Amino acid sequence: MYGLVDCNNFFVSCERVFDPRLNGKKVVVLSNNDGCVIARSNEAKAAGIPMGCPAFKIKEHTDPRQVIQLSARHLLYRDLSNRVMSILSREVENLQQYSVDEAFFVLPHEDVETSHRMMADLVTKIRQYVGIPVSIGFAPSRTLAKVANHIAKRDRRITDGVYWLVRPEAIDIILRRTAIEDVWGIGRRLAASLQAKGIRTAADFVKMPPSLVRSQYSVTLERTQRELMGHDCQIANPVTIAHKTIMTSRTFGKVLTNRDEIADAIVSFAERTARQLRDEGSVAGSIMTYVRGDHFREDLPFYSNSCQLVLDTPTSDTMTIVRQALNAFNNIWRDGFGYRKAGVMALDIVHGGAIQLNVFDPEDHGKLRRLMTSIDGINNLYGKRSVKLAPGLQRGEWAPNQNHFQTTSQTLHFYTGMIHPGPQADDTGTTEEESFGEFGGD
DNA sequence: TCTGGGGTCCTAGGACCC
DNA sequence: TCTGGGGTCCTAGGACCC
Repeated sequence: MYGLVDCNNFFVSCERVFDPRLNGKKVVVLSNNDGCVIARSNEAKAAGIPMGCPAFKIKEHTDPRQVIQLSARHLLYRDLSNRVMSILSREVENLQQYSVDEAFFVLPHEDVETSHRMMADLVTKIRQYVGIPVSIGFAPSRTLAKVANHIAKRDRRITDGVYWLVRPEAIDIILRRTAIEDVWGIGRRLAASLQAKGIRTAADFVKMPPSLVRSQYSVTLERTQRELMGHDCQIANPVTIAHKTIMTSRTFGKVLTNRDEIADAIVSFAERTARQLRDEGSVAGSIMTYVRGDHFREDLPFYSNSCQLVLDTPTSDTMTIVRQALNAFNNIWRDGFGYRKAGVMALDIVHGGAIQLNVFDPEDHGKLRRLMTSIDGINNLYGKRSVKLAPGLQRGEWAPNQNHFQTTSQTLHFYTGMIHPGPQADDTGTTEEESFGEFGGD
């Protein structure tokens, strides 16, 4: 039996923890460039604002003057996420965090009635201690736990935030009421294709012959089908042991044409990627840099390219990774185009190493490792990028736009003991260390 | 005017081998 | 003249997730 805990409207709930005036209002949190909606309050959902809606299109759905739009503060969200997860990990077994706002676990108690009481208490506890509302769904498979969680959230007044989807008859009824496009693992394309075959609900889908599902679609979709039948297929294994790729990328606040400005961004992305590698105790075997123009500008010639370069020795050393990212950038840079986005990705990641020793120059490498450790230490103490390698601009031309910070500085100040909020603290153009979205979730 | 940032898995098809 | 069949590995791209 799987449990799935999911924070309700997570990013909006986080903002409300620090500014109760947001309660009862139409609130949305915007993506990194203040581009589109990545979280909505129930009021905003009810007003018809869809997930992923570009900010400038909000007016097509409701009066934008009534909608409070907030720039994302991912560092804050992650801190609250850690608190929720920490409470959970003390109360349940095998907690497996799946994303910033949700986690699977194994049912702690065989007896449903006892378990239900425990879980309802847990929901209350998290609400009291952290201020975040959560819902919990139970079912024999993860895909069904997703369905159960959705019901727990939707009918919160009846369910107390906890819903059990266990009895076969109950599962049957619920699947008949679940639209095919709402099933976890079935996105827009698959939903459209299945609907064209007359499959409208999860119950219709379950009736398809599995062999047909596999031959016409894929083993992935067949697993989703079996999960809906109540068989645990470990789909989308949520145990993220370690990353296979690590990427840092940003859409620039404006179209750039100057090579140096973009190189400045590449350096920042490479630094951040290297730092994340070291935090995970991993090294990368190759580095990829990509650049691209602006999809939405039909008046400009579009150019997009990427280059992946193998490192002599897998490493997490910032200087090596920056150099290689710039080499790759030099290979793909073309004059005369406008650039809107770039990124640096670490691939062929190997775990369990610190900075790998270079066999040809062991002494130098010891120094390098100490240098990296020192830089990380200073940055931990005094704030991100207090010390950095490149003479990059304090806040580059490429920095994304974030113009919707509305919470009072007092509430932020109160919080600075634990986190590092506010747009001024970070010249990489964002206020978060990592960026998690919640498209399609929530 | 304004459209995010990160990930994972699977498949088809090409290159290459005997 | 005759030009198979089976296997592996790699990559690009598609689809999905939050």
